[in-house]
Amino acid sequence: MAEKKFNQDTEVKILEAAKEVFHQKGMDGARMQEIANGAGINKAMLHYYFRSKQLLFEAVFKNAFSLLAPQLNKVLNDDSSIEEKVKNFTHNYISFIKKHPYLPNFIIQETNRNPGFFETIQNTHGFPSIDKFKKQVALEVEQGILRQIDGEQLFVSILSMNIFPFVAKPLIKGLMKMGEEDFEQLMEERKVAVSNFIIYSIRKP
Amino acid sequence: MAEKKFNQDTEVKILEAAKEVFHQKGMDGARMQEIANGAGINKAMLHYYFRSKQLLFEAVFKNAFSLLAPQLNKVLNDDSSIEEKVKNFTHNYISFIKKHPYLPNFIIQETNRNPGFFETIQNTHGFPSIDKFKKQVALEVEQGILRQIDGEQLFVSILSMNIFPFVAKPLIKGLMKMGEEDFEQLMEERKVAVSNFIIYSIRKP
DNA sequence: ATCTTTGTTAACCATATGGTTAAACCAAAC
DNA sequence: GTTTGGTTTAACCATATGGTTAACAAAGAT
Repeated sequence: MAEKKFNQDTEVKILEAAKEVFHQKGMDGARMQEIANGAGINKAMLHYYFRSKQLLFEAVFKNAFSLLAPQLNKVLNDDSSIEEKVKNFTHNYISFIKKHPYLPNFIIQETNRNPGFFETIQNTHGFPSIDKFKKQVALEVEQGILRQIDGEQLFVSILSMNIFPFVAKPLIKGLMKMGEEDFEQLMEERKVAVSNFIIYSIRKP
Repeated sequence: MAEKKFNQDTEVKILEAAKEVFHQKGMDGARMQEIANGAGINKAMLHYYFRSKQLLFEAVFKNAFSLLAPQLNKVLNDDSSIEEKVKNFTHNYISFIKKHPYLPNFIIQETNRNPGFFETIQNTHGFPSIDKFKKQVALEVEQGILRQIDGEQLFVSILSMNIFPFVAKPLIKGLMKMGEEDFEQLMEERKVAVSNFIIYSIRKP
């Protein structure tokens, strides 16, 4: 027989091209032909390697989520204090977004389009869990470090403040009559603004 | 000639059906046939009334934005204090979402898909402007009511905290292992949680 | 009554799209 | 160098989809 099963190189090229297209256009907007062109191969190859659009999409989605999950785990399952976590997450998130600008939007759009599929992923190893974070918040409240606050609400707020501006980028640019540079600067300033905003709110005076 | 131009009733039925489909599936996922079925009419009628899918979509989008705009203007161009605005917006937003659950997601998804189209809307009458809000924040900072804070960042934060949880609903439900009722309760509690969260953060001690 | 304009439908059209097939290609095994 | 089996391609297929057309229905104008 000849060499290995599946040309690793081709598979990677497909996944990269598929990522570009799926992230930017979503499942519905993506075209198999465009992915094939992006990978510089024949359309039939996509089916040879991934069977169907749905399966290729799922591979890309799982890939994307496996990039996002560690970011979330940084806030959830880390041993630093809540305040440090907030600072860390907020300061690091922009760098992450710069590498994967369409990722959060993609995840959100597709979990909305097909919540059922996302549920099947929730049993995967490495799927973030909020349990530890909740306990930690409760403890720091008890210790008088934090104001009386609910861990779940805090977590939702942290995600909101950090992720939303990127997800709603065109809307925000429009509302604020901003160009690309203005927006990027606003996000840059946001690193410290959000961190302070949250800490001022939760830290016991 | 016969009665008026365009049967008002049919046009409304089309717009309502189109709203349902476009809001839930977006431009790419929407099917003209499904809209026609939803309106209980022939597919050709859609083209008779709106010429093309694109124009029907634009009608639905403009309609949606004209519902969202007053919500934003409530925060931006109202004479109450910043603190009151925060309370008001945060308390009212859930009721708004309950009436139009897919609306924010739709706006965000479509402004991302086609930022150019959204730009053409920005000259419409009633398009929200942030100018007054910025001045008001600066004034209240000067008066010592608010902590040193930037109006633009505050506005983005208010939007984020209120809108994001609904946009990322399946993601949040997944991360927190919540069912529908749990989520709804979390959002209900959020009315006061977010309001407090923001006010604690910005109010000068 | 009949003409004219608007509203509505069924049938149709061209194209796009996800997917399949059969043959060609090519490197390693023999 | 011939066989062998994974890899790749061009051509093809069935269906879905946005859009069009021609005919017809309904109602007001004359």
